[in-house]
Amino acid sequence: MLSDYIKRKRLLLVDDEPDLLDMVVSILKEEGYENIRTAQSVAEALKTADEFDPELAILDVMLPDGDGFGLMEKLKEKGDYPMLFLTARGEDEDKFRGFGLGADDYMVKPFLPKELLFRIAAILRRSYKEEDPLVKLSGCEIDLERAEVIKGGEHIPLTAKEFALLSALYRNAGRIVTIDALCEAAWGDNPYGYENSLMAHIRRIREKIEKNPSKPVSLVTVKGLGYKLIAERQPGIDHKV
Amino acid sequence: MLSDYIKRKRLLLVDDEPDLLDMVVSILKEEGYENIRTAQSVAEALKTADEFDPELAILDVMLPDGDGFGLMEKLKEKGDYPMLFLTARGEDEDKFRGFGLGADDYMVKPFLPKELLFRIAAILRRSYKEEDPLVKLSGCEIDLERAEVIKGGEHIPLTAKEFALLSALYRNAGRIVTIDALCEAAWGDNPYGYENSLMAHIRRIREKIEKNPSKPVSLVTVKGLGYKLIAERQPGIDHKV
DNA sequence: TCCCTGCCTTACATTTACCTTACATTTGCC
DNA sequence: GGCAAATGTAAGGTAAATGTAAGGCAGGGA
Repeated sequence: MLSDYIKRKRLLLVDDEPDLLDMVVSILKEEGYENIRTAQSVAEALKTADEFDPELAILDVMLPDGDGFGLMEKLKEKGDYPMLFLTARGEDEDKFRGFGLGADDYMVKPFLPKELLFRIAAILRRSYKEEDPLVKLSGCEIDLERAEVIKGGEHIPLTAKEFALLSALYRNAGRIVTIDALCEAAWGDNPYGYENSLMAHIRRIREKIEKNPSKPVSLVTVKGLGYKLIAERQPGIDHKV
Repeated sequence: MLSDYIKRKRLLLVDDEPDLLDMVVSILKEEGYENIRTAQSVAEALKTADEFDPELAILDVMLPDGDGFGLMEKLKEKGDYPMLFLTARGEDEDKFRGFGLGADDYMVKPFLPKELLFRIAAILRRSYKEEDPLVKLSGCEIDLERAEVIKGGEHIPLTAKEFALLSALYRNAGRIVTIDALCEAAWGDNPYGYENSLMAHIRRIREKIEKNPSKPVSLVTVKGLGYKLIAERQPGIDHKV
């Protein structure tokens, strides 16, 4: 339910109670977050932040060697990422102080795990938009948003038909796409009689994406069946056209 | 304390109680927000959103002709901007339903005005990073605030349509913007039959921003797909339109 | 061996999408 | 209303994208 790129975000969790730390970490892990670091003091948090370069910080207000507000200000000097306060004190003044300093959210203990997860997801979603997907092939990358392939730092534009065909192949990366399906993708209704033209386009695409277009490794032909795009890391195969 | 660009954001407020509407509006106005529209039903909200193009929506869950959740889904179809729920019901299930659908925050009535203001500010701050009003292109700069381009120290004003088109291109800087999308941006509803006119505008824009309008380098055409604005450094804009 | 099938490759013809320009019309302001 | 600026329209021109065709090549079967 959570996108991959969200789950990969680096989260820093700062609290002085080991029990709470454990609990929150397990909640987050359960949800699928993969990159979590913890700290139990201002000093430790600053040190960890330096090497970890977090993308979201969850801070307690009460810390043995200072408070969360001061910590937030120090963290903000080093990087601009969202901060969420998670604290036992529920006094409004504290809340406002946190927000006034630029906090992105504020939760009062005790809290419902689910609400914490939702709020974290909301902040991350809003702060880090999905970057446009770069399809990695052997030896080059394809940027479908920009309709270009990047080979050795060089940006080579795709034409309309090339774009349509590559999109169709990408949507079914790893699987065979029949000639018929490709003609359909490029010529829509009345996709007949273009088989030869399709071949010419395949050749042109290969000239852009392959190292040796005559010995294709990314856009391979499956004799008698169709073509197949071999992506380095499999994209979301489970969604249809 | 609130930056200008935050105060100029367009806020849509939907609630069926006129009293609460008035109260929240006065709180927001007091804080300095300049662009507020209200609606008292789902139908009215949809209509207002169409013409107002909000940048943040504050929604009540209970509405006379539907609920806030359904409304949010409909609004999300038209634009990707943050949504905040503001509701009398405090049941956790409601809260989770809102968050699950992609809400950015959730507040339960009665609430402290100050907290609402802080939460709104936090969302806006995070969603709309301060934009550099000066867009640098190869050979010139565009000032969208003033709707003019600066080329060689000379300030050349943009016309309304040129501005609309350049804005749309800028919001998607680097990416392809289709002819359809551009017509939509410039002519809104009924964006059909203006393809030729669009071309004329593109030419005029090129005359203002390009060194050699016939060999464009900033506003390039991608045959069969659309146009693309090449900005020197990617703008810090992470919201689509 | 020869032919057949299916695909590749290349050069070339055609077409389409876009450019360019001049001009007509509309809009908005005085 | 009248003017200037902005916007829309039309038509001829052009290059890039696409389509076509013809010759090749490799493998398989008779």
